[in-house]
Amino acid sequence: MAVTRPVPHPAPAAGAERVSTGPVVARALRLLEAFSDERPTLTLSEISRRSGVPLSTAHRLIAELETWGAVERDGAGRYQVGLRLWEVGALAPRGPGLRERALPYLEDLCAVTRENVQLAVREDDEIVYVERLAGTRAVGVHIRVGGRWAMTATGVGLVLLAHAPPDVVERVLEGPFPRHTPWTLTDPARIRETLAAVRTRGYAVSDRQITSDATSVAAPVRDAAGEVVAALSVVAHHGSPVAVLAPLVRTSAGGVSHALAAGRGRRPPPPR
Amino acid sequence: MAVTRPVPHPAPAAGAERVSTGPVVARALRLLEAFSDERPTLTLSEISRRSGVPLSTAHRLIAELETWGAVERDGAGRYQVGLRLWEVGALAPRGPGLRERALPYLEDLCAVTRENVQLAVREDDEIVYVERLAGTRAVGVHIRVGGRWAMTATGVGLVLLAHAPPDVVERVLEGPFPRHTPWTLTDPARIRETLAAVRTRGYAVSDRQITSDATSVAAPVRDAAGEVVAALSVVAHHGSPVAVLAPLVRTSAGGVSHALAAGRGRRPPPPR
DNA sequence: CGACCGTTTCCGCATACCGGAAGGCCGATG
DNA sequence: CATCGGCCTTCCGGTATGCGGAAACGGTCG
Repeated sequence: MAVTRPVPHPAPAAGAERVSTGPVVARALRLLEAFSDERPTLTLSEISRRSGVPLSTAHRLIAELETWGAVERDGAGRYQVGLRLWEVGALAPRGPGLRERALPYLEDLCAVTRENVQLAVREDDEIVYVERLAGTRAVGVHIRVGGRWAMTATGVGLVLLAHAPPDVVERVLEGPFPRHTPWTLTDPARIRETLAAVRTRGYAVSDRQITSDATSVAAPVRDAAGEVVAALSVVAHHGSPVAVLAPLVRTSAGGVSHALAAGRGRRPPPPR
Repeated sequence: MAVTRPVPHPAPAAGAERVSTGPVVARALRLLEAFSDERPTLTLSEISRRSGVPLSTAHRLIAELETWGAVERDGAGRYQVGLRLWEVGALAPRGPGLRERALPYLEDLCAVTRENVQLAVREDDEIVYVERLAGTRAVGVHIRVGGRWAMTATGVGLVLLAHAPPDVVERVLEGPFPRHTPWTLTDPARIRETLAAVRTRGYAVSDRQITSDATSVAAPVRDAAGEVVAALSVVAHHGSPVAVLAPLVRTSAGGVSHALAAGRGRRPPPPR
């Protein structure tokens, strides 16, 4: 309850001179970034502080966002992300679009294994969960749809990293590696070997990397061009038979891949 | 609102025109509006044409949106709504937030009735579907999560209209009423009576308004302050026992209302 | 090859953005 | 009752920043 979050992560003020204000649009988008899962509603002043945009400027920009419906006010006058923005966000092909096509396969996999099943994509140097289904016999996992995670810590992350462009791999292998258990991989050389293995075997195993009692098995999802665009995984109790799970996960991932390749004809005739 | 028809290329203008271009942010948001369910990916030129923003301007603004992640490009270089925008949209309290709290009750209602169940909110003079569950014995309904509908045509729409501010009611009762079947209501006076009945009975019945074989029964969802913030409905075959469905729908809506009232403690302590 | 269509860059002009300051409106505090 | 602090809103002179036609660039088709 009385959670005293000592400075969440405002990280605004450069502290010194504000020489260039930067493009307006970028600032408006920064205002939207002020909202988060823990703080879904904010006052104008809070938005201003969190985004580092002067109050009067934030006031003007927020008013424009509100006119369009990107933000709206609740009964108390506090601001929150607007329904309109959700509607537009629901058009993202890599989000709901991907989810919709993959869902039947995820459900089958979930029904067969009775474990948690998840679908994720890469965004910059992190992964974003697009969907998650809870299995009846599942381990407790605390991921949120729309949530982000480090690439090295999860099965889906390893798959996506194994097929990411070289510059992404290098950046990730430099950065710090979040450690959650005694078994967490933190040696770049070892990770590099793991990635190679993922590519040759066609699936990844992440054993006790986040919690000490869970193992995840993940496989790549490809688009019509053969590019890896997503990853799908099952999280099971540590000690579960990987030899059994891997083929199941790979088969499901293949099913999603085929669904993506097949569903391309939805586009109306050319421009006009 | 100043709609200044930009006129694509010809601009021989005498030079005396003081055409207001309008705020930048508004224009950037208009670019996002160019995307739709039928056209989830667009070229820059298409975006420019659809939004009425000159090409070079659209180019500059889209570049800013892309930098932030509001839009992204697929393999062919076409633009699409970005994952980042989806992430932020997922924070909308009236969208996913409401959905999450309501889901258990919707599932129960769906399991008991085996019919389609839906949850919707009002946005301006229309309703937006926030969630939809398919029942095993259900009539075919063609609504999409995130989709919009007229308020007069659906059960949820009648409920939300019955509890909407007067100015909304007046606007809606003026406007044209989309007619889908011979039974569609189009007389303002009749609709006004219907709305009064909805308020006194606590539920709405929309009989064969969209398709000739379906009847929907809807009830209001209220927040902690007692305000109607959403509506919940069941769509059944025409002729189904309303007397049986209505109490079920009202009970479920009441459950969601209580869940909303109870779940208010999630807010961290005030600002600081 | 040339016509067509889409994308990208350039640059001078003035529009519309900027943000400190001041005023108003609570609610809490002494 | 007076005072204070926090938040929201409005105002306005100065100029950063957005504007968009034009032209160069690159691909595809007939």
